[in-house]
Amino acid sequence: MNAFDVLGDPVRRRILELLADGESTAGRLTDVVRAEFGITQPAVSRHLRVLRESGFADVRSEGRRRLYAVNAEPLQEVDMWLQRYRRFWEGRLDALETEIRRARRQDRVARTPPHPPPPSPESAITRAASPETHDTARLSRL
Amino acid sequence: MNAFDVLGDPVRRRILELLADGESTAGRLTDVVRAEFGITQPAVSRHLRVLRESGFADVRSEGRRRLYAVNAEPLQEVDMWLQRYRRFWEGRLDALETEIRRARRQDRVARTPPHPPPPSPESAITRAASPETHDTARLSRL
DNA sequence: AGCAAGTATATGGACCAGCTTATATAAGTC
DNA sequence: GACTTATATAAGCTGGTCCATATACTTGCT
Repeated sequence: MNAFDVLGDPVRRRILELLADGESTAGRLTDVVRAEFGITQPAVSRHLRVLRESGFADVRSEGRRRLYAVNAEPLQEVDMWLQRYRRFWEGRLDALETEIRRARRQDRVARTPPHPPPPSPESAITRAASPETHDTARLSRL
Repeated sequence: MNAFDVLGDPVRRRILELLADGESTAGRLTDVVRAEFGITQPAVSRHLRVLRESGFADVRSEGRRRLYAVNAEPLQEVDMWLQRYRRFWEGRLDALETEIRRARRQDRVARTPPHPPPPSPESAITRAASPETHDTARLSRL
């Protein structure tokens, strides 16, 4: 299964967003997704399996729980694919540079990579049929 | 239709790759895709329509041809979604910085954004069921 | 051992994306 | 106007993805 196919599903994207904040148990992920998408536990388990098998997530067992974590490798591949299009937007390289500065600032605060920083607001791209919040704003804010 | 759904199809990704080198006629795109994927003209036309309607491509007519071009906006959205994962890979920000330097070098050469720079080698991620060329190499080469 | 909690797998059905064949539209050419 | 080239649309088929229901497995508790 291709990386983009995996990311094509809104549930899987949501799970990955949750995992971006650090490890999580299958149970917690299931609860959130159930609440937001109204699907059953087996359905979520299926998605977790896809994420595992496609390399987007790693699991480890701890007692009777299973802890999931992001594996960024496939995401990096996607990132590299996008590389060829970056020159198309904004002030070309300037935006990237500014982005680095912004990220560095944030980095000083976050420091410990994976663990619940304040829950981020819903991403526009995430929800399936959202009213397209279309925040080009975000980039200029960088 | 969600951005990732659009990119989930290998044919559409290939078309976008071709368009990354600049405008192209529907005919040329069709020929390449037909050769590589063995699908018919109407099938390609369908994909072009999806790209149009999802905002990934713009068209303009010129005589009886239709010229397609990338519209990077949705790709930028994808790029922003990936933002939260960038900290997971490599020397964190260092890779990004190096990337800027590399891009600037290349920028001096390219200068005119859209038009046929040497056809890039097949991307690993592009083909549907490729033997996963897995070129992490590319990143370290940046 | 027996039971509950946590999570995964099996099965069967609905729906949808993408394909092919056939055909339409539009613009040039004779 | 008839014909060709370039591209899009229509109709119908098919396989695969995702879901729910039902069930199995594993670990911890008593």
